[in-house]
Amino acid sequence: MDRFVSQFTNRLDAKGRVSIPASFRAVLARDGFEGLFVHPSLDAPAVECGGNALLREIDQLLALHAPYSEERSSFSMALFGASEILKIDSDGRVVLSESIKEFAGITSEVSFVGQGEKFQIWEPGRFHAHFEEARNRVRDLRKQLNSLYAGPGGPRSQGARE
Amino acid sequence: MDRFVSQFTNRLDAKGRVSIPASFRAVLARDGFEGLFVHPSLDAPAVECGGNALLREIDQLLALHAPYSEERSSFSMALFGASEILKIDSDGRVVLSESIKEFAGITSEVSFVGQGEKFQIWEPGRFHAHFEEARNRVRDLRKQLNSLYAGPGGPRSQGARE
DNA sequence: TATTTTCCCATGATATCCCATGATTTCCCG
DNA sequence: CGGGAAATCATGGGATATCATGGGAAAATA
Repeated sequence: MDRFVSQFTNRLDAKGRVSIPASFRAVLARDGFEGLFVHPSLDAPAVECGGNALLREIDQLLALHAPYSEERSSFSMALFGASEILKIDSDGRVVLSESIKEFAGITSEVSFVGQGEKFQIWEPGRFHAHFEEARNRVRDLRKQLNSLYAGPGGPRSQGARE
Repeated sequence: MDRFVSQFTNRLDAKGRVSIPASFRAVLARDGFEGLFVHPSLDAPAVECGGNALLREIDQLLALHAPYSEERSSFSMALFGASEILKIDSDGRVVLSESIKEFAGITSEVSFVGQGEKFQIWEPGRFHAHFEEARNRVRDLRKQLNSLYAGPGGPRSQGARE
């Protein structure tokens, strides 16, 4: 498999180390990146993690803006300046920096959440809250979709709209 | 890794020396440039630092303007004229010149900020302010981008509604 | 000669390496 | 199908290496 899927929660040890889930390590190994590339999420108290695939994503985001433009340097500052490359030790563990832990509110446990090309790390409590919220949102969106859809015969005239 | 990433703050010692973060030194070593090429930023109270990769970037910027044009010589003057090559001692430290320290407002501590191809040095207080601003800006820009995107079918006309 | 610059070594704190352990899980062979 | 051996995995801890920083002395500069 070459995607990050599922979620795991591991403990931080006394030295601040935490094991990356084995299945995630397998994806990283295939990706070929040395270490773990991480940066704080722009829209949640979580940290985005990955390898070359994530780096490519950032490059694409940067490429949207002209070189030397103010937007470009803002992105560069906010993304590269806030990123880190964590070393993965021989047992598959990383040490989370203080700034990462503070940003995500992590103290003793870490949740790893697969996101396909990348994964996120969360403080477990915050993650569960966020997860429930996402679930509810999806439910609502599906309801809206269903009410728009009217089957193979094409949209029905009447109740199709809100 | 061959990019400057993350941020570090180190102290100037009594002799005006400051350690370049080890991970940045590793990138510089790979780049192959002897010493550290620096020049004041064109739009912030910061100093741009790097090696051959940074020089290449400057060449590209100059190439945007016609040879012997006034703009070109202005850029060339502003960039190369104000640039320096700092020596890196055997412990990975540099001595910042007076003009650099004055330009950036540096007194006792220096923040090193990764920007991919290059890195910047800042007075820590100024940097934090600038960083927060960049982050907010990026958040706003991203919101604008997201509202333009409407899925594989292309942008929806108008009433896409919340 | 006086002052600054460069080289080299010392040190404490932190990060990294390497091995151990117990709990599952997977595998294999009867 | 079933049960025991082997492999995998998260976690823990001691030993070692790396890093930022400080300072002395040689070398260069004025």
